[in-house]
Amino acid sequence: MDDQTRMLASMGGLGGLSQADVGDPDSVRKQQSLGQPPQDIGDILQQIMAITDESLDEAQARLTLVLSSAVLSIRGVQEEDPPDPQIMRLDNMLLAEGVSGPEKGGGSAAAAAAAAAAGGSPNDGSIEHSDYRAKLAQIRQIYHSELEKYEQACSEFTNHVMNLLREQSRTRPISPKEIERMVAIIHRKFSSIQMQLKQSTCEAVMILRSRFLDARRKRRNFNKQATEVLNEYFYSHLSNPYPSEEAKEELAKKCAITVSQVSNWFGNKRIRYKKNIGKFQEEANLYAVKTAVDAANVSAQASQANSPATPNSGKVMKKYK
DNA sequence: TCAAATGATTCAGT
DNA sequence: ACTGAATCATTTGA
Repeated sequence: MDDQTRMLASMGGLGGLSQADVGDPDSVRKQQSLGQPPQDIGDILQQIMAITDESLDEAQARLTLVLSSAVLSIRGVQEEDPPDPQIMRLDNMLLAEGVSGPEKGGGSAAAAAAAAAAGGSPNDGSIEHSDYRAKLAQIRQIYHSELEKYEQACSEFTNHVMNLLREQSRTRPISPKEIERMVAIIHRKFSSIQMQLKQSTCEAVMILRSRFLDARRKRRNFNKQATEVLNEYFYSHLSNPYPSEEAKEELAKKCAITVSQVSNWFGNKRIRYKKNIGKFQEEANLYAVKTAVDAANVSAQASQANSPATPNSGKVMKKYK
């Protein structure tokens, strides 16, 4: 789990979702909806987009200005070539999580419903699992719609620039190479925005996973019989409440829980008992009596095979030292 | 709705 | 590896 935190950090997140945001689908949307590309890119794009509303003359002048500054900023930041390891990592992860791949098995809601139905039994996990799937589908849907938006914006903008260049070519010669360069610049800009989207999506998925993987979130209390068994052992070994590995296994089997759950339980019990012995006194007495009764019954059964009746087996004995 | 109880995790010490 | 301590996140009961 901490691995995931580390991973998030290493992904060089952009601001990132806070822990409090986790699980809130709106927060995912907020983050992803073209959220915050780095200031310079955002500014440049905004300026460029604003050009649409201006007259052509003005536009020509400003376009040159804006694009030349864009070129400068790109020179500084993006020297490397397309096979960017960072974006490849993101792509791989999105693919692995089934976010960016082809949609499998009908609509997301249908998939979630199917998962829930297949799980049939009230076995824990199936509900959470379908919940997880539903949230993942939500992220996936947002991711795709955003991606589509970006692609559309990119091609629209490319067209726009091409038109402007064509206009400009009346007043000055423009080489095909220059056009090509402009297009390349635009595409690189948009793909860097896409990377932001991919990063945010990765973060959202990782956080979603960590949320559903955290066992603390699906805590269930042990049943009464299990806690009785554990308490019986604890209070009858109060002088040394450290069950051996074998004892733990035995207890785990009796309680239908895992050995590590037994260890957790004893860890918690010891510390909480020690912290406030007074509070547990009543419980201690209760279980001391209980074990005393059991012991009495056992010995009674053993030595009393001849005697017909065993009264008072359920009632609590008064005696406790 | 709130505090207490409770199971699980994290971290440091051994 | 195991434990104590602190803490988290959920359940439970008033």
